[in-house]
This record gives sequence, structure tokens and C-alpha cells, in this order.
Amino acid sequence: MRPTVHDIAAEAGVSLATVDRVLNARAGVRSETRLRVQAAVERLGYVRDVAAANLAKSRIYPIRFILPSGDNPFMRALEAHVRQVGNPALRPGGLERVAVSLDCVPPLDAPALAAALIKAGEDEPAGIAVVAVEAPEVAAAVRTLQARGIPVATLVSDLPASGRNHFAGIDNMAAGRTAGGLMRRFLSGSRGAVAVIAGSLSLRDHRERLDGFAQALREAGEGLTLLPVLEGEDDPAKVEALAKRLLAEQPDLAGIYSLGAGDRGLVRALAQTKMPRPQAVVVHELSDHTRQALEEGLVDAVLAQDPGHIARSAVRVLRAFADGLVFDPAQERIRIDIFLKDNLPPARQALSDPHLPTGE
Amino acid sequence: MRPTVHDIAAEAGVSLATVDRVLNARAGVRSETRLRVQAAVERLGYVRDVAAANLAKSRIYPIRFILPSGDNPFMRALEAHVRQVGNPALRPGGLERVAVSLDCVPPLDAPALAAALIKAGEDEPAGIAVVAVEAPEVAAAVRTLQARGIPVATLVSDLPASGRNHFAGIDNMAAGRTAGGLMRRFLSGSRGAVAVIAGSLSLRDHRERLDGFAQALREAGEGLTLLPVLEGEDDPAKVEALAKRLLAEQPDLAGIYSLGAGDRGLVRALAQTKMPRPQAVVVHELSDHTRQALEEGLVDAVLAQDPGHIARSAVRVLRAFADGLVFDPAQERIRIDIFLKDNLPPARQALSDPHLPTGE
DNA sequence: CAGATCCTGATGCACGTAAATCAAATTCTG
DNA sequence: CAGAATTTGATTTACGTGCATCAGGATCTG
Repeated sequence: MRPTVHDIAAEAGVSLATVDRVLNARAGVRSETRLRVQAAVERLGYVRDVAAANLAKSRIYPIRFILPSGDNPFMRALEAHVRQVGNPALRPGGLERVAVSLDCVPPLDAPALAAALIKAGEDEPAGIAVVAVEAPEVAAAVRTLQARGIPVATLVSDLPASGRNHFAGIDNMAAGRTAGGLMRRFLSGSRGAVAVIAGSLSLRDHRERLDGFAQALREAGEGLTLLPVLEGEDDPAKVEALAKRLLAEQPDLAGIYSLGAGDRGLVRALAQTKMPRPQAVVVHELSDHTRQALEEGLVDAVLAQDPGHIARSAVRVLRAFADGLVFDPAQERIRIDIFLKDNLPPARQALSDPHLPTGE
Repeated sequence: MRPTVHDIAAEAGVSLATVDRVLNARAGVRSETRLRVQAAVERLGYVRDVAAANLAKSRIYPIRFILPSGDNPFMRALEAHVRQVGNPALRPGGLERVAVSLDCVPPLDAPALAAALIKAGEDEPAGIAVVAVEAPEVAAAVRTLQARGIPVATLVSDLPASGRNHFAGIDNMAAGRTAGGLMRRFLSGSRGAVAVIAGSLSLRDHRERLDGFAQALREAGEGLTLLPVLEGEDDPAKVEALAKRLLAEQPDLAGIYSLGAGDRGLVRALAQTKMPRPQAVVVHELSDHTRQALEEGLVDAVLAQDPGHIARSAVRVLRAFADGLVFDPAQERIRIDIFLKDNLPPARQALSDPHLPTGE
């Protein structure tokens, strides 16, 4: 059996109360005694039983998520997963005692986001997770929260200058490079123009993807020229207009990299065009639209990040920060998923059969 | 606050003892009363506090892993992750109260594996996880365990005929197809021979990858001919010999797909050959060797599955089965990771800074 | 209707930890 | 050395659930 506080007390020759004081860093222990207790902890390999501790404290971890509103399918999928983590009945094991709440603010609206952050911190939550917009007022808000002892994790789009505790999302520079590498190999030998459609360059993830992509394409060196980046504001209608003009006016278009949202518009433009379609199309995030486009061959590769993983990871990490505990960075690393027609995951499953123990 | 058993008792107008009898499916409750209690559970949305329940039962989940011995780097990485999950100090949150034990048996030895399975089941563990070899005696052993109420999960290589409760690993058919799709795109236009090096076709994962690969290549239709499959028994020396002969005797070799282990041998052969190297090389599993080969351009893509995810997922799922609880299939789906030079993850990290609360 | 059987309630201990209270022992201060 | 301050011990309650025991009531059986 694992050692308990009682074993520590016996081993150190002190009382339970003193062990408790040391373990919870309470005052009123001579440093000599403290050392004795810590030595006993070492010797016996004591590890606090977090479940029992939380039970005793009847501690719950209030965690606030702040996501952009709007019809971006990826953000809505993320929202769905956040809600699932917040639902005790649907919550998978290991995410006990969290109370998740969720706020949406208009996308790309830095003042609104900063205000929402400050408001979210008002009732001392255990942690805040936010899809960041890169702006000074947002960074300031994050710093304010941290100064008040509230850990903050950024999701999807980072804000390193704010000193946030953690970023749950992919390495967007690497994602851009990957897109570039795929594009280069898919176009091996051919010459032509390559277009990039972004959402907004005020989103750090979009900027980083662009940088990585440009870098990989430059290394390629072959006859591929990168066209000036287009900004579609993640809006399907605007993206569709941009893509249509691109297809009409750029006869030597060899590839398109869409690194933001609004791919519905891009797919529509590709499906309707009478011009020859570009040889390689790479987009981001798996949705019903991009999945179908991949199956139909309108899109050649989808780079993605798993919104379920992001939601669960953010909760785990924020809880670890709130308790000053360790977490496993390898487990929390969000992978860059590459989907081709051949490795599309099955469409969306429900939970496994709930043979709940309430029956007989 | 979440409702507790006390709330259920009050709501249903019965005593705590009766609620306990219903919740734990114990005998001695009139069905009318049982229904009243269940209705109260429904109404209040009661969810059992598993942490408190396990504390009360002082339940631990003994989980046994059976892995192949030998120097296969992927299996050794899997072993390392299994040991980490078994270590209370290193274990990431959410995997509480498990006692992991680990046995290794010689690879590809079905009788030894079957014997190890039966032995592992002797002291009634909460679950068994095993890398399966496809053989009747292994399937029979798994069925025996299940008949005794012990849930079994297969890892990496499946054994569906055994009726195992769960498979923690990738969809190997899809992995083979993905390799084929990548190969086809990487070789777009060119003609030539494509070689496949497997470990052993008595491993189901290898057979499935081969099937998927052949299928994708056939669909391609272009001038690519698939050479007869080679079996290297996952042994670097044998793989090296096979690859050297291949490179020497097959002048029109356009691609190599290595779907088993022993890639160290393949990389050596590629590095040393004086013949022109094949245009596309795809291998499985990320190790120091394959990582370096990818960086040096000897290998073009690595398909992989995350051993850490597999180890953690197996424990979560087996625990859920042991308790008859739900789990989230999406969370437990093992992804097919595609690594290119551009999206290699950072080399191997330690746990996050352990600001343990034992200090002051 | 006596006795057996079944259903239900009441109660208490246990799990490992947190946290509070009060008393006693030790050390420090003047 | 008295008095205050600090450190330590002992004890209790609580968290939500599991599990066992005992007693009393209801229902059934012969």
C-alpha cells in the first residue's frame, strides 16, 4: 500500500497535525522539524492522494473559457467539447471536480476580449482559458489576472508576450512549414503561382502559419512563386469572392494554402469554377465541409488540431497550475494532424455504451 | 453543488441504505421502491463521485501489460510510457489508483504469449493489455480471461476474433492507405517499382497495412508496380540485408514502404548505397533513427502512433470497463500521425517544473 | 395466527486528507 | 524567572461513498 500521512507522522516521530502543517506549507513549524518531516516523505516515497485531498477540501475548480462567437466551425466544435468536459455525466474520467463556464465574445474584437477577461477573473476562478487576439489590451488583461494569482492558458492562438502560463494549441510555425513541405512535394517538378488565404494577420496563429509556409516554400526554391497573401476574415462569403477572382485571374495557379477559416467559401469556388483547378489545395481544420471536399478530391490535405484534446488539455493543465502540481508536457502537446483522403477518422461518434450501474 | 446520495434519499423519501442498495444493484429492494429511487436519480441528475467511491472502497485497479521483449524501439518506448503511468509520482493526473505491472514475452511466440496471458489473469486483475499475435491459442486465452470477467485490451496489433473489449492502436488499414496515398503523390508522374518491407505477416497490423497500401497503390493505377513483399522479422540486420539486395538488384526502384520495425537497418542500407536512392521512402514509428533519417532526407515520411497515448488510453479504458462506466471513443482514438521533416515534434521532454508543495 | 421471509431504516465505521480548536510543551524576551 | 510567544500534540469534524450490522415492520406461508 502507498504510505499515508499517518505513516509519515510515525516515521518522522511527530504528530499528524505537524505533518499536515508541513505538507500544506502552513506556519508554525520549526525548520528542524520541517526537515525531519520532509526527509520522511522522501524516504517513504509519499505522494499525496489528490482525490482524497479534494474530497476533504470539497474543492471544485471553476474554470472559465472565453471563445470567439460566430459560425467558425472549428470554434463551435471546440465549444461543444468544452461543454462536454463541463458536463459531469458526459465528462470522461480524470477530469473530476471541475465546473466549467463558457463565454463567447465577437471574434477579432480586442477591447471586448480584454473586458471579458477582466470580468471572468472577478470571482476568483481556478483558471481561465482563452482564444487570444494579439493586442496590447488583451496582454495587459492577462497580466492583471496573473498578478491576482489566476493561471491563464491560451488556446489555438497564442499570446506569449502576456506571460500566460500555458498554450494549448499546435506549433503554428511548424504547421505552416508542413503545409509548405506537402505543397512542394505535391507539386514536385511543376512551376507556377501559389496563393495563401489567411483570416487576419492580427491573429498570431495565422501569421505564424504564413511565416512557416513561406519559409518552406522558399527553401524549395523550384519554380514556385508565392502570391501576396489574401485576407478573408474567416468569412465564407469573402473567402469565396477572393478565391473566385484568384481562379479567374491567375492562370498559372498551382496551389492554394488556406490557413484560416471560411473554407466553405473556398470549396464552393473550387467546385463551381470552369478553370482548371490548382494541383494542390491545403486547408486547416476538419469540418463537415473540409471532410467532404477531401473525399471529393477538391482538397488534397487538411492540417488539423483536435478540439477535444485542446479542451481537455486546457482543463488538466489549469488544474495542475492551480494546485502547483506537475503535468506531462508530452501528453499535453497538441499534435499537428495531417488528414488525407486515406486517413480520415470516422465521422463523429457518441460515447461508448453507458451500461450505467443504476440498472439491476 | 452536485447532488449526493443524501439528496437522492430525501428526494425519493427513502433511507440512505436503500439508495445504496439501488445504486450498487444489491438485492432486497422492492421494484416499486427501486423505481422511485431511479426516478430521483434522473430528476436530480445524480452522478456518482467516483473518487469518493474509490476512496471508500480503497479500491486500486491492478492492470497488467504484456509486451514483446527485444530491442524494437517502439515497444521499448511503449514500455517506458507504461512504467510512467504506473509510477504514482510521475503519473499525470486522472490516472489515479492504478497499479500497473508489466511482463515481456519473446516477440512472435504465440504459445509463450498465451501462457503469459493465462498467468496474468490468475490473481484477478482489473484488466489486461496485450500486444497480440494472431494465433488461435492467443485468441483462446483472451476468451478464457473474458469468461472470468477480466476485461482485455489489445495494443498496437489487434485480435478481433478474440472478442477483446477494446483495441488501442491505429486503424492499420487506413495507415497503409495513407502510406500509399503519400507514395503516389510523392512519385507523381514517375514510373517504377515500389517495394514493401514487413516484419511478419502473422502480425495483424502488418497484414492490414500491406492490404491498405496495395489497395491505395492499385487505385493510383499509374506506372507503379508493387514488388512481392519482403519479411524482415523486425530485425535491423535482416532488414539491412534485404534492403541492400533490393537497392542493388532493382534499378527502377522508385519507392520503399517499410511497415514494420528494424528501420535502423533500412536507414543504414540507404546511407551506404552507391546506387541512386528511391524517390520516396515511407516508414513507421518515430525513433531516434527514423527521426534522424527524416531530418537528413533519407526518409520522406514517418507514419506513427503515440505510445504515450496508447499506454494512458489502455489504462483509462480498462478501468472504465472494470467499473462498467462510459468512456469517450473520440478521446481514445489513436491518431495516425504523419511526420515530415517540417513537423517533427521536439525530441523528448521531461515533466513540467515540479513546484511541489513540500517546500515552503 | 405463529413463524418465516422479505423489505426498509438507522447507525456506525472506514477510506486519506483538510482544517479547526484547545491544551501542553518548549523556547524566547525582558 | 515570570510571562509571552512560539511550536507541537491530541482530538474532532467533515468530504461522499461503500459496506456491514441490527432492529423493526410488512408480507407471506402453512
